[in-house]
Amino acid sequence: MTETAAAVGGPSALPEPVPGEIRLEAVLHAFADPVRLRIVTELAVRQDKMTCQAFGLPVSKSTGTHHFKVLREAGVIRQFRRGTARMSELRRAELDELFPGLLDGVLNGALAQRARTAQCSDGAAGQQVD
Amino acid sequence: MTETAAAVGGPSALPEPVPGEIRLEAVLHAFADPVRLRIVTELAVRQDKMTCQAFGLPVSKSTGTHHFKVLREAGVIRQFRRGTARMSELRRAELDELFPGLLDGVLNGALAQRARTAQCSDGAAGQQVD
DNA sequence: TCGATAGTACGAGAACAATCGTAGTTTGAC
DNA sequence: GTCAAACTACGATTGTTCTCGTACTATCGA
Repeated sequence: MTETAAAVGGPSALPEPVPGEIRLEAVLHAFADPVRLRIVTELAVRQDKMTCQAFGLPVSKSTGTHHFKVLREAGVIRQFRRGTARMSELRRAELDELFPGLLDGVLNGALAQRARTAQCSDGAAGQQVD
Repeated sequence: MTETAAAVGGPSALPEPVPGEIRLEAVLHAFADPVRLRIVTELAVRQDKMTCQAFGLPVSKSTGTHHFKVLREAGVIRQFRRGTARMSELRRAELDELFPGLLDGVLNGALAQRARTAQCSDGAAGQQVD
């Protein structure tokens, strides 16, 4: 509430909450959408920054922008510009510090659910589930 | 998808999803509301069933009913009648089995946030924060 | 400078969610 | 049977969120 954290993380970084401003409810809400959960799990398994379009999301560009913004404003990801692209990365360290075990719990849960779904409706090709 | 789980858990139990129907997104969405998060943390710390009004929620009765229903339909709690009261309990075992570490992560996160908030705006009495 | 690429801003529509009040149901006690 | 207690169901309202398309901006390469 005291600082709105405009320019954290460097010159080309987008506005994001400082750790003290990150609210659990907002983080959980950010996780609760299928598109955003997919973004988060993807970022976690790759353990690296990614451009927005590298996710191949099943929504329009502007809807994608919206979801990245929700994640960023909740404090889940950090975004900054690199050339013409917008890079996103998980704020893993901050989240782990604020809410120990939360991110791992969600990620494990997502992977477990994915595994169950794949196993259930299996049969053939490598589907992308969820 | 195959069974809708109408009468699971006994004769006076209310409809709830069977474990296979519980979706991570729905669970996270259920956690993402302050009122519901409070219900869940309360159930977890008491480690026992509770009546609806024992929570002392800051909303009307009908709104309370709504939130309990969201939690129940997401698979987070189980409800059954006892006399004129409605008892609620956490489906901890099922959740832990489906999403290992998720519930603990959320609960620890909630307690951590509560502790930070209390510490921040401290001063005197035992406030209930959040 | 021009064009392509990658993304944002804005406005709008539809769907969903939180809240309430009122009325109804169910149960236990008398 | 009657009454109170504890909830639920329903409808209305208000606000939020998801989605899109179109138009715009910023960066890079030729």
